[in-house]
Amino acid sequence: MRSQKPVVILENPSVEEAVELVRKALSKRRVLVIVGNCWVDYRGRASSKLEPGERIILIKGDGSVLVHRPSGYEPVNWQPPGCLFQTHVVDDVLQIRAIRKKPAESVKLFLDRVYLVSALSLVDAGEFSLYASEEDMQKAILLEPSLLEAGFKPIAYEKKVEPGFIDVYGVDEAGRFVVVEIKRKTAGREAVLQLSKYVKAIKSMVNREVRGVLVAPHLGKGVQRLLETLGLDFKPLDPKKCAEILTRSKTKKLAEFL
Amino acid sequence: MRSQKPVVILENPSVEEAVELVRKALSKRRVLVIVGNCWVDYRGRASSKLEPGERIILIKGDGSVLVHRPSGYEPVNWQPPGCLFQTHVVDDVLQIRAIRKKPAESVKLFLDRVYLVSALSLVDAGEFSLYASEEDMQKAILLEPSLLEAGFKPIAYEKKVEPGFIDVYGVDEAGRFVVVEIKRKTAGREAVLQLSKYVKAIKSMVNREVRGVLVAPHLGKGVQRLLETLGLDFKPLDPKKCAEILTRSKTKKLAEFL
DNA sequence: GAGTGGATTTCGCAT
DNA sequence: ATGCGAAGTCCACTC
Repeated sequence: MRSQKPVVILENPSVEEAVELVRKALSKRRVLVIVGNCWVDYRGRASSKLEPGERIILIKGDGSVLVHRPSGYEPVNWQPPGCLFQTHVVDDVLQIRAIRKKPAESVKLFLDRVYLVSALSLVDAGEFSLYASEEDMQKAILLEPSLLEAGFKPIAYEKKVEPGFIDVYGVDEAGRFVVVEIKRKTAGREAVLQLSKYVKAIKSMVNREVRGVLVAPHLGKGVQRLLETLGLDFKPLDPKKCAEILTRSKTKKLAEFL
Repeated sequence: MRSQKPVVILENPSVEEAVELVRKALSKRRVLVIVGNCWVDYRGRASSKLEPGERIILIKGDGSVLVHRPSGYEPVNWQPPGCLFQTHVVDDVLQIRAIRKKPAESVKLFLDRVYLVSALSLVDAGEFSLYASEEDMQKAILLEPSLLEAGFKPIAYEKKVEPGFIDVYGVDEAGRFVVVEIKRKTAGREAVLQLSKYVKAIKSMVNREVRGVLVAPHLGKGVQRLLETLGLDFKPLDPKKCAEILTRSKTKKLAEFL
């Protein structure tokens, strides 16, 4: 027996019944699932109009809104967290306005038929962990510098230079400075140009030889050529392998590596 | 009276009842809404683990999956369209695997308590129109070149040069070449450097004066200074105004402008 | 199929 | 607050 019923469900409610539950759920910051025939107007950073159709609407307790069509990964209309809501019933049409300031934008939902309204009281404290991000690759190289090459010694990470931040910065076996640019997936022309800029920036500061090493699982087409032209190196590295290395280590935060 | 019931709803079903509806819905390519206590494992381009908690799961007819926590705009786990599904019940736990090839990845959902399962037969043919995109600004300038400046004559759009594609390329009143870089929101340092590259690339090709004009609603902090340093111009332009101009025109495709 | 760039990107982190 | 870059980004478009 639960002390608090986690879900309230209305099946094929009238618009009046629907709006009552919607209002109650919004005031109590419940999660709302609404299925029905709706159309949507959005005004804000851009503008959009969605003609009538049957969709799924999610309104969360933090004031975020998602309008999902029956297919497609992305919501067709939405509002990020922090919205204020207004509900009306006009001519048997349920209207829900989700308003956001900063940036000023509003999504207006209109429903003339509601198939399902559900107000949910959900508890979710489960931790979410993601592995094999670019940050994991960065950590792995700092933890195990030989992943880059034998004799590499990291000096800094996220080192600020004029064009931006250098992922990893260090010295190689021969005492040359090394600028490392990390990509978690196939590295393209852009990554090489970025690395090239960092190397130039360092060269203009120090009076020593400076190398650039691009770290990525693979190279895009023609990128090898570009690297050679610019005198930069490539070190293939699988982000998953980096994640494995980190699971064997207890170090968690980037700041603990240097 | 409807010939086909658009929604089937199970409230607090047993895991067995839930899996039955889930299987039927998946085979019929219905949209599924599932609310319950779940945990999630993802393996693919990266890996992730989500500890138990109460969430909303959406599975669409096109084989896309969304796992939404009670707050936040983004799904905590997901799968883009095109998944294949496997369902099992093991030790009173409902398991749903969504598998994608290319890239090879899978999301495993585990539910031990189900509060709501709903299978939806939704029809949505409503058109979606978005106004005031960067492409709209591009079109508006091609349609009405005086938006940029009096006497401007476009020659090309999406012109390929070494560093990338020039949004709009043309000649000004004085016969100088003009490279136009368009941003639909506040333009930052990045936009200026991009424009600068394009101008350099054109200068290296032609033996004539080349100007660079940044088009955006506003400039970011310090960007004005950077523009002046590099000898580039700025033309403020509101994307909404561009959208209005386009609504008065019947031309739709970019290719029809030149 | 790979490459490129935009997005109502969102999100997190640093200044 | 603003700025900057990453993302399991997704998506559309070109080659």
